[in-house]
Amino acid sequence: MGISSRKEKIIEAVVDSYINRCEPVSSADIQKTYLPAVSSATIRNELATLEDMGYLAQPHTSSGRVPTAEAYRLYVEKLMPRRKLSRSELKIIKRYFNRKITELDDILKSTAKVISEITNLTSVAYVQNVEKARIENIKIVKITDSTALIIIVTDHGVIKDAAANIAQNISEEYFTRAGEFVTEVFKGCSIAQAVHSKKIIRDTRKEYEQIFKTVLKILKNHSHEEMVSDIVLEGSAKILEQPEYANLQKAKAMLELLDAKEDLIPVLQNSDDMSLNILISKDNEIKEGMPECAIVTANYAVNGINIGKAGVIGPIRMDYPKVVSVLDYIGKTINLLPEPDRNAKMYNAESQSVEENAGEGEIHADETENETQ
Amino acid sequence: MGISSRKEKIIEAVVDSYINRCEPVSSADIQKTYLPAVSSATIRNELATLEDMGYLAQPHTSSGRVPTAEAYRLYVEKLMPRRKLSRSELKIIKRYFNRKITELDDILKSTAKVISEITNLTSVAYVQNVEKARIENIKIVKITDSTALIIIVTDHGVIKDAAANIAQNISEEYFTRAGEFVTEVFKGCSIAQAVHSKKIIRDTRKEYEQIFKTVLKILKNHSHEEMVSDIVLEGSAKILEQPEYANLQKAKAMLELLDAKEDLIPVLQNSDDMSLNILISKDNEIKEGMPECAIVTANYAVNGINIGKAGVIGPIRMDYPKVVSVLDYIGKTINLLPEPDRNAKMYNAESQSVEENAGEGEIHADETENETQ
DNA sequence: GTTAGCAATCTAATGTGGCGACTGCTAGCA
DNA sequence: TGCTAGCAGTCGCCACATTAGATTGCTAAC
Repeated sequence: MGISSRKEKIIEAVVDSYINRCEPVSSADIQKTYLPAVSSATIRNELATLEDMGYLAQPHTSSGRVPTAEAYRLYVEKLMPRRKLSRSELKIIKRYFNRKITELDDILKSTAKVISEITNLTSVAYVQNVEKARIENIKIVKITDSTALIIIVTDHGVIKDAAANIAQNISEEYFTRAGEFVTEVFKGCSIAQAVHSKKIIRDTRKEYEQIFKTVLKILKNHSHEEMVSDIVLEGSAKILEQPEYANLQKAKAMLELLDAKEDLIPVLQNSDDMSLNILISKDNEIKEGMPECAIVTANYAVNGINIGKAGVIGPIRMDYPKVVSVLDYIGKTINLLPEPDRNAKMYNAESQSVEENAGEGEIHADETENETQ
Repeated sequence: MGISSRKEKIIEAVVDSYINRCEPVSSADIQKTYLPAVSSATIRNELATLEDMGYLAQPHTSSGRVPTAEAYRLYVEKLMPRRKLSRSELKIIKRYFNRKITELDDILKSTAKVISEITNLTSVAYVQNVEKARIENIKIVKITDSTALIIIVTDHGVIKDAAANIAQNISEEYFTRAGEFVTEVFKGCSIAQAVHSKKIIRDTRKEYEQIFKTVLKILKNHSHEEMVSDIVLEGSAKILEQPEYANLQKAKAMLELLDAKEDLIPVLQNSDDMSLNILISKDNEIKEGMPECAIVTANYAVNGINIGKAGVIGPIRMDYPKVVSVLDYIGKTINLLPEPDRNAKMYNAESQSVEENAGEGEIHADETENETQ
């Protein structure tokens, strides 16, 4: 059944009003603000029809209408106005991204923070899985008498590394050769392939078997959703500002969802690869025990290379036009950032040329740390 | 003014009862459960005195007494009974720590999780700052044409590393020599010292100046509280289970505190170096805007080496005997764990001997990853 | 110093009435 | 056929009063 233009206008009016005021919308409200040309009685008739059609609901007989999830879906797909960011909002975004950002990790956090600040919602950001990265080079370096570092370089510019205890008295050359050997074995494989290929070591190379297994183990651990720590939430407390979570029960359900942030990863990954993704979910629809909520995410890229997703999570009644415009604008901002040293993600390292005769340019370097026994 | 033994018993009774039921305690309650030998009228007299002394308070005239922070302090210092863990609690702890734990990071998370699960409170765990670690060795490895990895080994077994972009056409030997040079400069310094020493490069070594600066920058970033990511919270949602945060205002204040978890680090660090630390704080006492709460932490060590702190954060009315016994037991458990590869903290790497002719023993290795351009 | 008894105090729960906000319906109009 | 004005009916919400129950402080006696 088609929806007349006036019905659409009314749905838009109900959603818009409800988003802003979080109160059931009456026919008089709609007439006053959105449709002065027709009478409230006419609107009442339309409202009754739209309720039958499943777009609206009534908390009780003598109250106004509230939108159903269906209405929100129609709204975001078709009716929603495109909104420009205000000066102050642009200012906030600039404040976050104008300072020197050189680490992916930093982008992740800044993005989450700024989204949360502007939208006043809980935000989520995470770094894309790198299973598909192809291995280019593996180096093994002896760093103490009893420890070696394994460095795996991939075409995503990804380095995976692990320190492993070693027996004493192994020469540096042994590790150099071992590195060349495993490089030879894995070169060109994606991480996923490497893990599943069940490569076998020829007898002649048995001496590297332990190293080989160790490297494989590293890759395996990385090919999973091991990367829990790479999802960042900001502003969990803001959930409580939303009237729908004034009820402690619901607030708790929501906070528990946020607490188990790892569990959000599959949900986020499920979303299409479109630049923008809006998920509106009723109770338990996505996952058992998952409260009614909406998740809006966008894919982010730097210089065209996809680095991850970021967005907001909140009540279904959220200011979609604002959220979408914020995510959109931030996406563009990020894409124009100077490309961060992608080592940064793990090493927290910063791009920096180390040249033999470099000028007085700034030197930035960050790092992760690592304790070894 | 001394406190009679009966007064102490009454304080203990009030705190104990209030901890369990979160309701003002009446004289009759105390008589029934804790002091059947004396009448409620006598207890009422004592209660009035204790209120004058500042240990108890009355929400309103016709209600029972609640403990003040002072009463809690006396309770935890002197009155509190030592509690044994129940079977099921021990079981939970064992479940968490019996599986193969080899990463510091993993310990951190497991500890936080198990504490939160047993105490039903929000837990916090973080890894100790390593400013005092002494530098032993610095290695620089060229890993791609345009990237080098800087590895800093300290006596804490700490390795700090950073990837830095480099100019093309620099030989591997150059980096080896540069590594030897900076090792020579920094060897034996603590990280804090290295950062503040303002070492100067002699003209003859000018060629390493950029590398030198980069290393210094790495150390500097590490000497601060840069290590935000190393604090872990578990069970934030559990805050809402506590009746004192049934009030949305208070719940929000608390959640905002947890949201800004970096700000908790100084608070945790301020605590003494005693194995157990109980901090009971009234509104704004520690920090502006910080809600009334209690923080109980314990220092954790593996094989006698301090690795960090963990504990709970919650309302002042918390089950201290239980919390203390849990923290205590977990401390012992952790100390007996097979020593994890301390690289693990950053590399997520696992202890593993890589021997030329190793047996069929398990091989475990974990890693962090690192993207490079 | 302790206790029984009792009035006083205050909260929390329950009930009541009225107000106001909407709707749905009906009847009339273009 | 579609729109509108008018109005009765429904329901939530708020303020207020009332009641029941819990607990204390005080007094007087032991």
